[in-house]
Amino acid sequence: MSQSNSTIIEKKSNPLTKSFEPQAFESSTYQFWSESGCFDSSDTNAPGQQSFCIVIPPPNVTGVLHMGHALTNTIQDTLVRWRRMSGDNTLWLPGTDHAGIATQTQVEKAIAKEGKGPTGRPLTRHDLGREKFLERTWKWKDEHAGEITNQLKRLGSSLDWKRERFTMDEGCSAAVREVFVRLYEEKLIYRGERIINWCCRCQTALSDLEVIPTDRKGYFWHLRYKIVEKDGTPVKNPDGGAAELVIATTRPETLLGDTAVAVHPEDERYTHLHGKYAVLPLLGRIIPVITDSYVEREFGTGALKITPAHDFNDADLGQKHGLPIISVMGKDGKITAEGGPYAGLKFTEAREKVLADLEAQSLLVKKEDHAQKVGLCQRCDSVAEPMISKQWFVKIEPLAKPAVEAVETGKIEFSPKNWEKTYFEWMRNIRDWCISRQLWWGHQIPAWYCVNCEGVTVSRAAPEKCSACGAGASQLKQDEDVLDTWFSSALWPFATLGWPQKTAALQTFYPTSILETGFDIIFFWVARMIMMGIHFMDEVPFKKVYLHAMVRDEKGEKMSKSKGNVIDPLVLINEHGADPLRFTLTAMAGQGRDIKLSVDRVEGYRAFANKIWNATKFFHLQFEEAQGGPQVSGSAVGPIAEPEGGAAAWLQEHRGSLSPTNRWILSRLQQCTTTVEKGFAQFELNESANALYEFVWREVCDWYIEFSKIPLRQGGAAREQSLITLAHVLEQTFRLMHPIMPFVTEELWQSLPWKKPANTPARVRDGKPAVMTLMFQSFPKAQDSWIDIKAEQTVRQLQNIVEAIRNFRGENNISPKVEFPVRYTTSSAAVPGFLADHHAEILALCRIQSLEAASGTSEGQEFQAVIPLSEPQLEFRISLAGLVNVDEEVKRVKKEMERVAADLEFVRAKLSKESFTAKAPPALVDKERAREKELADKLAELSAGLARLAKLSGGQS
RNA sequence: GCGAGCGUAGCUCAGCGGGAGAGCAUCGCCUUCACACGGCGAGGGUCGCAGGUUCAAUCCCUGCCGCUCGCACCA
Repeated sequence: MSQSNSTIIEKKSNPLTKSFEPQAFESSTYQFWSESGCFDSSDTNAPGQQSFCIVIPPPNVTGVLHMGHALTNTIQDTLVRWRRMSGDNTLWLPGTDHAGIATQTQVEKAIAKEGKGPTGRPLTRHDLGREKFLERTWKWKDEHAGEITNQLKRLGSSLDWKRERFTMDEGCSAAVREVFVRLYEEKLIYRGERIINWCCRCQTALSDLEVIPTDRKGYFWHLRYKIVEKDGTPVKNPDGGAAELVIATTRPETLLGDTAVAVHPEDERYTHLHGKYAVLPLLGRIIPVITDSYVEREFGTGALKITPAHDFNDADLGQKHGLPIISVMGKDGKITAEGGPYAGLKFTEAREKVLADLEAQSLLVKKEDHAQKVGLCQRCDSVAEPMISKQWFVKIEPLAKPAVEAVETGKIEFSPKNWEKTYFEWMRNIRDWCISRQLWWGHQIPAWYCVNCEGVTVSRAAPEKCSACGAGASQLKQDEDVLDTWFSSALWPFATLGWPQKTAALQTFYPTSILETGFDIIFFWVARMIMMGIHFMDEVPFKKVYLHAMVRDEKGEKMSKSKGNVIDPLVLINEHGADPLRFTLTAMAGQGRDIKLSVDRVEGYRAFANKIWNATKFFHLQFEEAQGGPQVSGSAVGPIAEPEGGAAAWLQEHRGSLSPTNRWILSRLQQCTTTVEKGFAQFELNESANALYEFVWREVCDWYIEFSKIPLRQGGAAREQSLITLAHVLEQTFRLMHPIMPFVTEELWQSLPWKKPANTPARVRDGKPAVMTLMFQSFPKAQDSWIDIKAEQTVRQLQNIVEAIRNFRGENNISPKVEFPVRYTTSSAAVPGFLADHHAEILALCRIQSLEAASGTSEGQEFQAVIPLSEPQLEFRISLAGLVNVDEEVKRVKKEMERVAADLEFVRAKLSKESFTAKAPPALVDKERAREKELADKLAELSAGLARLAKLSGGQS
């Protein structure tokens, strides 16, 4: 469906408000972009075009936007907008994650509030049943999914919404089943009974990563074990006493499941116990004393109890020594039948009772304080218990190896690079990945068990018969468990592009260009995407991994709801606009440091948005006046015609006659362009942001616009060239700033005259209409030919002059309204000409009455104040009469002299060292010598001035 | 314990081999025809501590102290 090329999609534009009011235009601007197809990517590149693709780290579908989202999406949007303007076929792919436990928990809470179950307890998902519960959860998802996506839109994210995905949509689900079946067939997925982490509250298995080791205050209980022979005969110590072993433990209740005690083989204290047995307190079980160098002799008593069913390290030791495994703690949080008299007790109750019984039998030696780590469930903060359970696992080593190589060989690069070390560390010591979860919300495991033969059938779709015994479908029951949410996330870069189908999008956009995310999910997500991507696509999923910092509150603490220190990005957007927030995050996104976000900073950048807003308004006032609107300065010449071929071409053509200040700002624009582009390309967005801030505020607004007021008032050709220069500079600046501040730049750009519609290469090829938008304007390229050293030097000198006079005024508290005459002397032949050329600029910016060469010595008496300058080389003279208190001026001169004298002393000290003059680069030595002379001259001039003042002061008093 | 990062102005941060900068906050002058979300000026820092390399160190190296984050088998 192609439309005529002559059609242009335009935005309805409004006159600029008095000041920057983001609420007035942000949402309508987003809507315009969206409706005009500005976010669309094409399945295929236009000839010569490159693709650029980022897949969004999918936020939880029922989540709300927090500062971390705001940061990652601002960074991604900035990169994406930059590449789009640079001509790439750009896809930023949106989507959300079903977030198994998190979402299920939310729905369960909602149900619990709704009513009571048959037993009078709050309703649980079991009261509803799986089918009804999933129905509820889908409904919940449909109701809440819009929130996070709308919030992403509020941020300005240029996501291609037409390609939005969800980890549980049909395509992703098909990809999940495909991957599961293939890995199963390759024997990289297996089902086994192993020790896993179990959350008794969530009632599900967890992966290692989902368990957070947390410091807890605990105790060390020292327990006495009697030592016997295998047949139960007591063993005596060499000294004749009954042999025993004291073991320190933090978890006495687990002794119910002990199947050995261990000592270090070379621990001389315990040599006599080798090959003996211990009597398990309370239960009386006879268990072996084993030796293993794993035991730390210095820690505790140097003896260790082994509970293979409830401790990961004990499980390893148990396997190594062939120990039996006794599960005494159940998934329901209670002691199992194996626990004998303690069966049915909750773990905490069991501990109390075990301790009481030990105490009663005098088997408890002592109790001491001990800081320990307890594994807590990442989602619910309750204790996660290691236990033996039958679960599905991914055999990870064969997948990890190529994933490590991809980073080693540089096929994937991390930035900052030091994260590679973290990645390697984890990947080289990786354990098999437990992927089954005892939840309902998620991808149900595509495995069916045969009632008949207990065989397992793994299949992409519901099987018709048992793969083992051939029994019919009615004999097959699907595994009730679902997969770890991260299992589907691992497929995100290719599943979202249509895999396992061989789609054009997959061809065009895989591997994706950049992955941008937080370092906290390197293991959860990044590593797993790399493994799955390489395995199924034969190609890495992305070439670069950019890891941003953590956003914290202004005190450096992690933002969390419970601490109440959360800064809500939506509140900031409502109050100050998306652009100031984006600019703040970008400016602070330097690498290697946490981002401590302060609202002050956002307000500061809001002022920045307002600044460029008003600079644009200034342009309009001047431009409209030139077009014959209301005359402010009263020097109307004909209207400014639209420059043929655009402002850039016009400037190129009139280059020879451009004023120094116009040449200067065009030169500075190139420097700024270079820095901004470099920052984007090297993932140093803060460099880009800072360069823009400096350029716009310090150079364009503080100096250029002030200079330009003179030719603008002058009218005629001078006005024309300044207006065209200003229009060009603003227009180019909007382009440079647009990736970071999309809304305000679009709004201001729309207001400019002479704008042209633009299109992307793929849209041109597809015959789609051009759009009048900044989004499609080409990103500026720095042009060295516009760099003008001479103009930069000229302006530098003007700035020195203006600053010197302003300093005199400020230090003496002279009101800006008071204009005074200034004289100068110079020994340079060039200076009088320079001052004459820039007479108007100096008078205007210094707000002085006149600037003339001092004539003869009589004026030397009258114009007592002295302001020496070295670049340009001159000395200003100002009469103090009626202007300044002489004593105040004496103070100022003395202060200045002190400063100069200190500098001079330092330079002389440096030059007096032969080591310096001999070994430092000659150019530097010359520079210091020149500086010495400069400072000495300056000091002499100040000194002469002070002498004149002293005479005056003496005469007055 | 191992690994990584950070310690620069009151606060938040840049700089990272030739005598330290910004924003906010503070003080003074100013409603000057783009902007008081503004302009001009000022004050404020032995750049965590101690050594070393260098003609020269906030910047490079080593050690220590402090904060943060990963990883780890200290029961």
